[in-house]
Amino acid sequence: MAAPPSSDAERQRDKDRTRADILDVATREFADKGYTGARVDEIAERTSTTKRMIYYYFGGKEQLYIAVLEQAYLAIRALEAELDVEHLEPEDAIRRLAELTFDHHEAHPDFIRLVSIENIHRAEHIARSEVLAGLANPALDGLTQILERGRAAGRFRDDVDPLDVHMVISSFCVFRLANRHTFAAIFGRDMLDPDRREHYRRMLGDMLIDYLTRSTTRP
Amino acid sequence: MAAPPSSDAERQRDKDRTRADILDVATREFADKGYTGARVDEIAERTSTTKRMIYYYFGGKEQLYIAVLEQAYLAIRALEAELDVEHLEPEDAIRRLAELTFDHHEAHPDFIRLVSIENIHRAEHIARSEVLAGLANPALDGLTQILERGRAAGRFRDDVDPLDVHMVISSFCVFRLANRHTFAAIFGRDMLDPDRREHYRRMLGDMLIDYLTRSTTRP
DNA sequence: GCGTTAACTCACTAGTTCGTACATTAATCG
DNA sequence: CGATTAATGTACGAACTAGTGAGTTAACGC
Repeated sequence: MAAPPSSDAERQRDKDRTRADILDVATREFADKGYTGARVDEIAERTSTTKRMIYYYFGGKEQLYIAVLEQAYLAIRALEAELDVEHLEPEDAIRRLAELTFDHHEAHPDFIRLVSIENIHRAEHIARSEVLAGLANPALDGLTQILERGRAAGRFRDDVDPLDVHMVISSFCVFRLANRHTFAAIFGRDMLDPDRREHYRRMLGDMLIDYLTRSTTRP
Repeated sequence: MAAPPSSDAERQRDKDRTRADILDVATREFADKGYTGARVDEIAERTSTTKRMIYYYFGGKEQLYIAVLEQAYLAIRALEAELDVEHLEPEDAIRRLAELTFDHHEAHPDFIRLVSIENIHRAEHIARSEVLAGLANPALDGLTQILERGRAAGRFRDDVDPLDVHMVISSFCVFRLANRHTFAAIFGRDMLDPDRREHYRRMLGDMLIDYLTRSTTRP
């Protein structure tokens, strides 16, 4: 039987598949153990290829880690770009945006872990990545528009910065995942308990609306 | 000249001083590099004693790390215990409590880093520590009282859980420190910029008050 | 003074861990 | 088909890293 012509799924040698395989395993390993804790040999072992290929395709542990970060951030940004809240009232749009972040972080714990890990390393790898340094956030544009609409309609206060609102949403959603272990160990409460999920999800939206709709002047 | 009687600062051999020295250096090293990234040899070198003493006093790298965590948490809790807001109106008491956490986290970045690191390790070391597992939080008791007073006076909504409020305060204050590097790398904003400090500090209090004083019923 | 012990020093090792030299095999192309 | 190159596998090594064996010295009670 002759070897099938290229563009075949059964080729024994496949650049893209090997690369993707390594990247996939590495993402789990780095998210699980951290950059320093992750072992190149262990990544290689869980791959269907060998350690030599990691160095062949990525160059080294650090470049592999940067590639993992890039892939993770780009995937997240692609999802955020799908946000469509132009047809919603400002209040509902804010809630929708917050809930998207809430759901999103909950669905991607590995990403949150990678971000925590990268912060421990003072974002030095992000700084070293041409792809990531200064990568724009599409969700932030949507947020800016929502706040503008709400303000124009006289329903939102006029002294809020979109990035500050984004920070509040992120802090709530990130903390819930990133600090769940110490929080549970100290307070005995699992912030990811499904029974409390709706409560938190609604609470975040309530807080944002309460803050945004409160008049600027304050006793 | 006879050797001075004990309880002397110039003794060549001093159990407590050596232990404290190791713990101090280890705290910085673990906070800086993470548990896996920290090197026992490097800790030893920055100490005025030798590596052998680390094993003599603490038993190993992991026990040393746990001792570091215990000391860090106990110091924090001691500070929190000084909180005195009983003489304040509920609104002011909430703001005071939030600002205490805000200031506190900002003043102890190493502690925040240790908490992040411990979460990456899924709080396994806290769980292994008899001192830390289930350590009560005095600030939480204060918070409970404040909320009760505010509710009794008809000024706070009656459906809030103290631990949820604590979570919101923590998430805001922790995020500002723990995620400052990726946040700055992606958005170009330093959340620790002194020029924005007062803004964030006030914003947190505003958000809490807006949420707590909003009536439960909602359109 | 003197023996005992707690505190301390030094040199060493067993096991890891990242990375690479070198050999080999599959795909591709004239 | 034969040669060239891209992709892959094997084996190894240099440097690091947590931990220890065994001896040494200061402090302290008597």
